[in-house]
Amino acid sequence: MDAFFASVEQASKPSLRGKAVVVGGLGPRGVVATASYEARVFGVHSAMPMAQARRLAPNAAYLVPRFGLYRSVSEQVMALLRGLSPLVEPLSLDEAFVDLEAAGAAWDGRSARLVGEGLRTDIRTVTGLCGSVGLAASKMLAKIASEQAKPDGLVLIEPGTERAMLGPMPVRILPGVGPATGDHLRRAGITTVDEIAEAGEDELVRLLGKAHGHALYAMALAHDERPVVAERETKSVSVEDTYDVDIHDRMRVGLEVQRLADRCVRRLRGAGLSGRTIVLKVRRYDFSTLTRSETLRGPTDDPAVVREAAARLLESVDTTGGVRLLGVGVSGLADYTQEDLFAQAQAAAGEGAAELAAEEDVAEPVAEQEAVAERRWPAGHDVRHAEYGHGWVQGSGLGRVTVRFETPGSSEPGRVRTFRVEDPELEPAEPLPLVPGVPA
DNA sequence: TCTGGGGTCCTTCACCCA
DNA sequence: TCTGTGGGTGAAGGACCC
Repeated sequence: MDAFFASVEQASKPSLRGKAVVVGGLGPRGVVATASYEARVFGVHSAMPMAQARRLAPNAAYLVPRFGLYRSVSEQVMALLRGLSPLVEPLSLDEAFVDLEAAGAAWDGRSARLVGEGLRTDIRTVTGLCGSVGLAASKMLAKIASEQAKPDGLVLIEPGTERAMLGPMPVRILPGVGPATGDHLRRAGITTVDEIAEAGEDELVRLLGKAHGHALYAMALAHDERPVVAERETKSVSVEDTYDVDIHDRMRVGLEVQRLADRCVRRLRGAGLSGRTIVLKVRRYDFSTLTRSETLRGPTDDPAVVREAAARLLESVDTTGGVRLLGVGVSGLADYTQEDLFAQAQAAAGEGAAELAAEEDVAEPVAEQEAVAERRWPAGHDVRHAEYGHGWVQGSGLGRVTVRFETPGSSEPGRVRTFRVEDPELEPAEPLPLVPGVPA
C-alpha cells in the first residue's frame, strides 16, 4: 500500500486529500511513521524526528496513528490477497507476499499482470486506496518491483532480465543492506549490486560474516529461493515506552518497569502464549541502550513472575543520569505454561488477573492540562457532536478543541468549529468506513 | 528540542558438560 | 587428574525491517 497510514487518513478526511499529511508520534520525542507523497516533496520521510518534519513542512497536517483503523483496512486487503492464493505472507499491515503460482492464479507474465491489475482495482473498490504491485519470480525481486511500482503502479520483472536490472543498482536496494552494511561495503569499494557479484562470495563472507555474506552474494546474483510462508509463529512479545522527559527517580523507574511488565503479560496472554526468557531494555539519557535478560526454568504468563524478574534485572542497571526509554519483553515462547506451584496457586486464586485488571485503573499522575486535552482529543481522531454530527479533531490546546465536521464520503472539506475541551455535547467516535457502504 | 515501537536474525563470548 | 575440544545454551549487543 502506498504511504499507507497517511493515505488512510486522507481517505477518511476529505479536507486532507492532496495535502501534506504526516502521521506519527506528536510528543517531543516523536518520529514520523508515514508521510503522504505531498509531504515527501518537502523532504519529510519515515523515521525522521517529528520536530525536523515540522521545520521542513510547517503547514502539513500532523496526526497521531490510529492503528485500529489501519488494522481493519489491512484486513480487508489481506482478505483480497487470500482470495488469490492460500499462500499469503504478511510482512506488515501494508505489505504481503502472495505465491500466485502455488494457487494456479498465474503461470506466466501475461496472466500475472492480469491478476495484479485486477487486484489493484479490487483494492481501490473495497478500500478507496491505492496499492502497488510487484511481480517477479522471487520474494526479493517482487519486493524491489513493488518499490519501483510506487505510487499507484505495477511493475513486472521478466524472467531472464533480473541480473541486468539489478546490476547497476546501489547495494542498498538489496534487502538486509541498511546504513551499517552499506557503509561497510562502501569502505571496501563496493557500491553497486554488480560490484557485490564481482567481489565474490569469499570476500563478502570475510567482510560481513558467514550468514550475511552468503545471503548477500546470492541476492546479488538474483538467487532467492525463500518460499512464501503463510503462517509465522511469534518468537517474542515486548512493550516499550519512550518518555517525553528522562526519568531520574529510581523509584519511578521501578514503577514504570512494573507497568510495562503488566502490559507485556497482557499482550502475551492475549495471544495465548507464555515465555521463559524475560528481557529488560533500558535506553539511557545519552541514547546508549542495554538489555538484561533472565531465563526461567519454565515458561510463564504470570504477571507477578514477570514483574519480579524484571525488577531483578533492573537491579543490575545503573540509571543515574536518567533513562529515556524502558521496555520489557518475553521470548522463548510456548503455548503452554509450566509454573512453579506457588505461582500456579496464585493464578488459581485469581490474584494475577485481579491485579492486571486493577492496573488499568491506576490514576495518571497529575499532568499539565494541555497534555490531558491532547490525550482526550488526539489530533486526527474521530468525534461526534450532538448537533453537528461526525468530525475529527484538528487540534486542541488552551482548553479548546477544534473539530472539522466531515465524513469519508463528503465531496468537499467540512466546516471547522471550536469547543471547550469539556463540552458535554462532544464525544469520541469510532472511525467511519472509508468507502461508504463497505464496513471495514 | 535528535533519534518510536514491535519485531527478526546474526554474532560473539562465556560457561557447562561430556 | 589434567588438558583439549566441541556442542548446546544463555546473555548481550548490533543490524535491519516496516
